[in-house]
Amino acid sequence: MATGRTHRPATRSRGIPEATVARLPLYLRALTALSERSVPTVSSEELATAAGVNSAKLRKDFSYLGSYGTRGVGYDVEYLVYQISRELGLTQDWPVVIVGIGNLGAALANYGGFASRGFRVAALIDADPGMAGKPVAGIPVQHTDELEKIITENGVSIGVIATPAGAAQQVCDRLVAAGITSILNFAPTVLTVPDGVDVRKVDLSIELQILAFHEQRKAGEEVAAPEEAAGAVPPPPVAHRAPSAGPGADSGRQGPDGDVPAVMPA
Amino acid sequence: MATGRTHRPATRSRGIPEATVARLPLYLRALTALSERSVPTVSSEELATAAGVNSAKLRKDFSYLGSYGTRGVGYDVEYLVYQISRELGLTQDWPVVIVGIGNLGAALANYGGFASRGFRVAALIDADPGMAGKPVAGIPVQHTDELEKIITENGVSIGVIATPAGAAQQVCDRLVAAGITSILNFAPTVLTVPDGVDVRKVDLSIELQILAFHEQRKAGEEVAAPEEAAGAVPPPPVAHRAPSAGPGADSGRQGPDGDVPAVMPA
DNA sequence: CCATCTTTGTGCACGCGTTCACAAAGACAT
DNA sequence: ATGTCTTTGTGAACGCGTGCACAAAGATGG
Repeated sequence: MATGRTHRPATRSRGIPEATVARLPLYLRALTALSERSVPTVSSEELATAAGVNSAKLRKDFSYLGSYGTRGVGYDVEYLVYQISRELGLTQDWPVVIVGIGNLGAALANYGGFASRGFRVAALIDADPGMAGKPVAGIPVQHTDELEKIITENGVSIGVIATPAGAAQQVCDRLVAAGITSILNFAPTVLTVPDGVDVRKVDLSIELQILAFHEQRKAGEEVAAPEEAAGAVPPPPVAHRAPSAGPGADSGRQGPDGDVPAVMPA
Repeated sequence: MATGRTHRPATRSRGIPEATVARLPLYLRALTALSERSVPTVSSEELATAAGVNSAKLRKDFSYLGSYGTRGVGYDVEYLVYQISRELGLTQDWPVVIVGIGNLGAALANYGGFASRGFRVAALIDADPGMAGKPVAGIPVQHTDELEKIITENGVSIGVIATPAGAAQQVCDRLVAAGITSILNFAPTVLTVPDGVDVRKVDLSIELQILAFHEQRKAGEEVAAPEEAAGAVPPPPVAHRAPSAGPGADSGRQGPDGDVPAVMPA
């Protein structure tokens, strides 16, 4: 439902594939490291290894940016750092606000990777009045009431949500209404946003579950897992069996609303 | 170089596509929420909306698990929760160790999403002797020297790395040597691991850079960005110009080793 | 028991992303 | 200047993932 702006493929921006965009930061990091070691040029092979990808993929990725690189030699490190930075929009300043200053929010505020690129933490926002004024990572926390004002006055377009799942959508709505068009969501919830707003999600729980899946598969290869063992909850899909399980039955001792966010904001 | 075990496609496990596996946790969360509201059944349409995906995709995903679901009715919530949990391997206990107890490590230790599924924090490990014994999230931090012992004694197979980038690979090697086969890496580095070990990466900086790219694109649509403005570093790719930039030249004021990790472990 | 209606399960086509493999480009030596 | 050697840039093939569209399955009502 609802594609990007004027019914464009949404993905695929200026011809640069989304998958490529996602790898550019990886190349940039590797290149920055080389730059600091004053390495003048790199071959696609070397750089690919450093970035952990295939050299053919790397060359194709770079081909979308243009023909930088010299055949028989490789790529000029400094030049490439500049080109990728420009393509990613890192040559300009990006003020960012972090909403939800709990353990995670504080960790993010202290994150060194912010300032290293063009990102600048413009403000820390929390719903707890008790947090107001208290400095975290050298920046005083401000109350949620100030949210709209902070965003408009600082021209912030990127917001980071590190609140509990329950508050995420509400915060998201306010951010969007205030003018935010890019959101990095750490709360374990599916955010609904209008067209034109980008949302990227980071979910620890999901990552762990994916790992568990593969882990189980590895273990199962030898044991051939007891397919239909004496499971505790193997009720066949008999239709309409309404009062099957009251809350707290065998569905395990799980949190009240799915997951607790990465941290409690209070 | 080097595919999965006995030269298997590595991805594609038991016929369940990797993309599907990545979505199962999403479905599980939505289903858990429904379960807590004692909703007996859901249609693919409803569940898809709750999970933020397409209904056709959801049905196809479930088809890989088997034919649960009743035509004309939908899916039995409890039954599906059980099936997905089992498929993901969440019906068993997964002890996890977190290495690097800085801001981020502490935030992860406090993360409620751990315990809610089958994940249990077996130990917190840090290289700082001063941290030893100090409780974080109710669990005493142990020194890195104990790493191998902790892992083998608790039968831990999943490790979380929240150390600085510089220490990540070293920690990774020790974890793998000790028997860990799944790693969730928060350090901004490319980890090299032997076959059979899964690594998933969470990188805040990369996510922000991707957002910045799209953000810039949105802004550029109206201004038609000054392609070749009076940039500061537009050196054409003249080959071999070795001493182009000494450390700290115009490569910007960036961290010593690319990115600082999400947190300092000391 | 039959008709109708809802919703699943999936065959099929399409598009993106990955990889191979090689021709073109340029550096470098003679 | 010419030949050789290295490395890029890319055309083409392939495979995975997505979404459409519909037949089959089963519930529900008469």
